[in-house]
Amino acid sequence: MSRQEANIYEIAKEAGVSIATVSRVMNHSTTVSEKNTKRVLDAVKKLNYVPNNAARCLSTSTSTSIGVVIPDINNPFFSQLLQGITRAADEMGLNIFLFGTNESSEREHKVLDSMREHRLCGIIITPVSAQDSDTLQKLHNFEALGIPVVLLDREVDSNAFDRVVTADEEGVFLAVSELIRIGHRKIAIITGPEASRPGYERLRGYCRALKDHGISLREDYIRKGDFMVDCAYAHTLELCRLPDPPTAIFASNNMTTYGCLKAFGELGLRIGEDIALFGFDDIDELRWLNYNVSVVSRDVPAMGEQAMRLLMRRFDSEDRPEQGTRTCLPTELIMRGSERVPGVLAER
Amino acid sequence: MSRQEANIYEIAKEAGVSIATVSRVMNHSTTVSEKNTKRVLDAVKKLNYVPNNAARCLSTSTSTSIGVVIPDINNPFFSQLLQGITRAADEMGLNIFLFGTNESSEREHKVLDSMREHRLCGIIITPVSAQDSDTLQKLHNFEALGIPVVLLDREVDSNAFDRVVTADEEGVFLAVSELIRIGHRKIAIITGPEASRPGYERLRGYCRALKDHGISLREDYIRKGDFMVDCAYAHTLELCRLPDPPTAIFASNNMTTYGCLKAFGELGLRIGEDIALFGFDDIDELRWLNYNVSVVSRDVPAMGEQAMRLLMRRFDSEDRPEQGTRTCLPTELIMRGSERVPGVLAER
DNA sequence: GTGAAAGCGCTAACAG
DNA sequence: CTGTTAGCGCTTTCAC
Repeated sequence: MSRQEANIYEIAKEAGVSIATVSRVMNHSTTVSEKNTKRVLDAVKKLNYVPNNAARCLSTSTSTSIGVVIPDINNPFFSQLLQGITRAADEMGLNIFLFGTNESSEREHKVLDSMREHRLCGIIITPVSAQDSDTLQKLHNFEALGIPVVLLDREVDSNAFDRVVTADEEGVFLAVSELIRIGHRKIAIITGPEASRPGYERLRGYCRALKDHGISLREDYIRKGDFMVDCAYAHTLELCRLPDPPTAIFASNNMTTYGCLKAFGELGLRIGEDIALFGFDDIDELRWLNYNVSVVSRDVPAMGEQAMRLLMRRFDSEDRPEQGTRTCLPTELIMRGSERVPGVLAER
Repeated sequence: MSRQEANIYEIAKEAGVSIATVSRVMNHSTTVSEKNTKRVLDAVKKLNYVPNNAARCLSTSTSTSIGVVIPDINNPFFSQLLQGITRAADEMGLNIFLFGTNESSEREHKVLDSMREHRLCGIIITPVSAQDSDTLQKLHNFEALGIPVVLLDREVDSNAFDRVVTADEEGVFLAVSELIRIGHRKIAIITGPEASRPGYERLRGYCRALKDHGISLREDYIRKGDFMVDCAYAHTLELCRLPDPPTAIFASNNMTTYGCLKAFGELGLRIGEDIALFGFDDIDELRWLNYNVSVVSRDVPAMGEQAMRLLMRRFDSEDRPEQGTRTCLPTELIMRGSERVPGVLAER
């Protein structure tokens, strides 16, 4: 077993050709005579040679690595995103540098800085906040250096970047409209951070649905959440203990849904019976447990794949007619019964 | 905004020093006069300079990237592992190349090959199978090239590698012993793949507990699972429909626990009431939903951190007195009530 | 179709 | 303390 990686010179020597020829067969570039091709290939196999990527990067000033920046690896939503990204990257022969920000802007800045030195060929990021001017500037800097950036799920205050999002507003609008259609009038929402697209867009869908149906917004029914379980749990308890409690709650993300369910469990409320629940993003685990929660759903891995595809498109074509492309993937309602409350329906 | 990354020559020119001096201040190596240090730093800031990592790697033939190979990014167990790894890597200033194998040996081989070209400084891998001679050979090859490998959670048929595992056998032994202590005699297990440490070690703990207490193993109570929900679900249904069904089921991993719960739900069985359930690996989601499942638990992020630490130790010290270190982290029983079945207790 | 040679951007002796 | 220089391993003209 070789104690040291072989380099192109050793292969050339072993094959009795020049390093240029070795390089050519490794890269399938110019045609090389059949005889020499075989000799090189044999030498490569014999010496177990693999080209040094760093050298190649340096020489060509290109890269095959993309940086992926994600706020919370443990949230299944981001795992699924990551899955889609890795799958697509894999097909394209690209490697992934993974960075976690843990929802901290400070970490995000550091990460973005450290990414600079890798001369990545592209960046996919779900930024912590839409209003972080520091992050914004760093991202612009990457673009200025010719490194394409794709925003995933969350956006920033700029149209300069390609991004892939989903029709959250529409999805929530349809969901809440459905709640109204079947009789709900007292519908609460536990929102996400207002500083991010998912947060405010979902809230907007909720507001539009109520307005469109002539239902006035009630301040006590709009609870500012943070997409975390604990906060959603606390809000749900408060909502249910209101003198005039809502008959339905819209949970703005997967963790919020868990928070609601936790509170319902403690209060002895059954979804689809005592109270209605509508979630955002489907949760496999709940189905296994026979919780029939209706949700606004979307193909999360597809979002990741689409982000990779967007990046890809920026590589080959130097003409970037549509830099700043906003790809919007659809959302879909999945009705499972949790939207119902027999009492409410009867009252209609 | 610079259309092109600045290099060390531009900095040297701007600062009026040689590239060596620039290199020195960038690396805090030799001391540089205060005056020149300032001039360099100013130039760096002015030109927004970040050293090219590829060039540095090539020049020093070192690397600051470690490869992480994981079978299923979507399984929360691996997300948590990844979280621990990224956190530790971050502290150490290392970057992570993420690779997913999707539990496919074929993919694993490809990934391992593609990793070669990156001249990584270390590898952390949860291999698909313990008996894959191809993977084994590739891993040996990395070690031979001086690239340390750490196995995480799963092992391979070799003691040549550092690895971090947990006391699964002991944990399961204690869990099943506890089941017996409180009155259970008919205890089933849904196992994992026999080809991996977690699979067979957990089974072994189960067998030992029964034997130690003079309870003979029943073939119909030992169900070969695959750590997936569907399979566990099917097994649970069959177990519960046995003429002489078990009073307790041990679920060998998180997904298996879900499979059991799914089946229980359909059969109308309540854990801790009609049937006992003991799981392996804690599941936050279940607690939120008020499922009190007793489990054999372990600190999963700590496993990832420990893997990084093991790698780290191999970097600095060329003396590797203990290559092949097997770090075994503890498991712990968390009792929540699902182990009980009033009827069984009464029968004692 | 093939080889010689000039970089890619950086580090690390080696002189001074 | 500082500058010069020789690589690190590869790609890529440019001649032949």
